[in-house]
Amino acid sequence: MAEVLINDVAKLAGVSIATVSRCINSPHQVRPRTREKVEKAIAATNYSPNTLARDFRRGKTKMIMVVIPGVGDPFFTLVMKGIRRTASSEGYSLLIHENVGNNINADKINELMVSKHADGIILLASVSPFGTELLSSGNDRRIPMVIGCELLSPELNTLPNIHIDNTAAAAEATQHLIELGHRRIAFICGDRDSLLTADRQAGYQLAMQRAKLHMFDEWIREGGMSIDGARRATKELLALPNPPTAIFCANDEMALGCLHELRSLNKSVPEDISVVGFDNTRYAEVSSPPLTTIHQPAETIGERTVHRLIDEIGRNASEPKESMYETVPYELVVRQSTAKPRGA
Amino acid sequence: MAEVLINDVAKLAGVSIATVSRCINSPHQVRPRTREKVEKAIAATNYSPNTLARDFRRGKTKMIMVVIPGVGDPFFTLVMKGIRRTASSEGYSLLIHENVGNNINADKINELMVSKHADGIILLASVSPFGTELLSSGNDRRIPMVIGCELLSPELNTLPNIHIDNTAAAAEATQHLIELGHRRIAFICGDRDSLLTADRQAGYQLAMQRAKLHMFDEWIREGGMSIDGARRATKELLALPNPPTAIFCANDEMALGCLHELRSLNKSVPEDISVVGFDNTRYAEVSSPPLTTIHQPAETIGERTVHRLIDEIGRNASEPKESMYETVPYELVVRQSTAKPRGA
DNA sequence: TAGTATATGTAAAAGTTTACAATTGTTTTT
DNA sequence: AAAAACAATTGTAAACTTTTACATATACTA
Repeated sequence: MAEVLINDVAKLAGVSIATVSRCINSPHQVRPRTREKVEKAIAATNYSPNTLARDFRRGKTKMIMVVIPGVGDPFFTLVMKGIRRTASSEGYSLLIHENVGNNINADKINELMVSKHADGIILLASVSPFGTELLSSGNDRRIPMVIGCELLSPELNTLPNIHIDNTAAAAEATQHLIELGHRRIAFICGDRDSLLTADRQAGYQLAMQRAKLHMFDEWIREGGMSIDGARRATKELLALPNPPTAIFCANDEMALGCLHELRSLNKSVPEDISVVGFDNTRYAEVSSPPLTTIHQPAETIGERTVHRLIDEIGRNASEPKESMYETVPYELVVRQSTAKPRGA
Repeated sequence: MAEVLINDVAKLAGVSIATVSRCINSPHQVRPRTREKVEKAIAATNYSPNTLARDFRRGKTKMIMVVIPGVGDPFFTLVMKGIRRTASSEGYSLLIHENVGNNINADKINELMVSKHADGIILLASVSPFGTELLSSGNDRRIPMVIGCELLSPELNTLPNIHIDNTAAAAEATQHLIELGHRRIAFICGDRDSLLTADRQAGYQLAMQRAKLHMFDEWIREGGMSIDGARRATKELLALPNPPTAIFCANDEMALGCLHELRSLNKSVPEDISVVGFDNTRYAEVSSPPLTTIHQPAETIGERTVHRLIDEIGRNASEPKESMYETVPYELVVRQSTAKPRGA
């Protein structure tokens, strides 16, 4: 049986295609008696509108594309939860695009052009200033876009974003270790060129400087935001002649890897070494020991990005933009992975 | 500046829109000299085709929709990795739809009708027979579909699927515990109506029966595939007058929750209680203790589902289907969460 | 019955691809 | 070297399916 079109329904119901269309899209406009006929015909033919044609005609898809670095990351999973809930209640579907590389750049743009299928884009992935420029300004066709979790340098950033103050949060986490009496504190960052963790690194350095603690270059190591990367980094840190007594990881995922590596090295946490994570994912609580970490209101961030994006979609290109930056609160959560250093 | 259309490019380049279209879609068909002119015009106008119009016209979107239960689940994340890699190399984009409820049913169908935007669907989510019927046969418009990880009862299942033998795997895991000397073995299942874990439960029961071990009803508890659900289930199991000496969880996620709850209850694993998971996600290795679990070739499953789906998309409705079921191998991975029971 | 409000129909429009026709360029034949 | 035959390139116009502005027809009110 061939594809059933609106035409077939119209014929069967003995009305025009316009009426069928109205029955589907604004039923109140059509007389109950007619509506019934049409609905019967729709049921009989098992018709459902071609959404591709509909969206093409309307110029809207009611879809939001989310660009995310690693669908598996438990933190972004939480953000996604907020995004999904909000999008759904606002009548939007989600198109998820995993950005495997580190940056959105010119090469990715074609890929993203799938976005004609989307009314707007939420970028949770790490964004290069280069890419942003191209995406936002250069293009004649304004693609509504919002950045989540990350703050670009203001002079480059023309996009709204929702985020915590990563620098302040990282400083607070570091400060927590300092207050416990730690002096030799290491930092495991994400990728070197990731803006997301650069801010956290800045916070680490800020706290260290404020406390007048010396930082050795080899205390800052790259963990690539992954369990395995962090294990490698931890092994290297522990191999130093004078290893740190505390390790601050730029996310929980890496803290988990750190914890595991320390266990393999027969170090106990927090007795021998303290570990701090970042994000407060659900694994932070069930790890052993449970992780001291920075809690981000992930779901809220997700929710806000969607609302902000919907504003952006509705906004006429000529209207003024609302305030660009929205900061949400974070919180240091102290659990059992941190304690005073030995002999302090 | 208004949206730039193919027309604008054509005018600027002094050719017809057909030529511009060909430059983009089959460049070899157009004379190099002309092509250059057109490419210059495209660059000058910053034109990019409206994919919505294109896909509508073509009747193909080169998108695959993946229905997944919980984007955060580490196992499905691995499957997604295989899906993404394969889809990408075959020129497909991914549309991810999280199916929060437990089953795809009639109500979800409208939601899924977004699928006109997709050339086919991969179902990793738990599927109700009811939903399947509606999706596959009743509809005049055949939607290419493949099921991953799950096997429906054959008489209802008209869809191809890729999966391990869940029953045999679960039996092997249970058998492992039995061989260690355990007699009182509990099972934490997913949702009661989940087909995915029903097979695993059958395997557990099979192994117990083969060993002539008695199973008490209260040894089978619902953990909802989540960390928290498993913690609750574990607490209940340990509160029994004669608690089990081993717990088999239907996935690693629940095993993690189980492990954590046992720690809170001051039980050591594996000395006091053995724990087995299922899936072999990356957290299985770094948990403490590392988990004995069933390894599923998750990426391979993802890869195969995509290939199978692409076959299905290309297949003419009249052509005969290829074999429906594809079974991939699993493997029991023994780590440190299982040991002989005390005094055995 | 006229006047108004409501319901329906007609036809254009959305932006691209592509079958087919027309043109240009190239080779072969005389 | 010119004509004929053929191949390669380009253009014209239809098609894809729906929504919706506008026009027309019907039902309702005074």
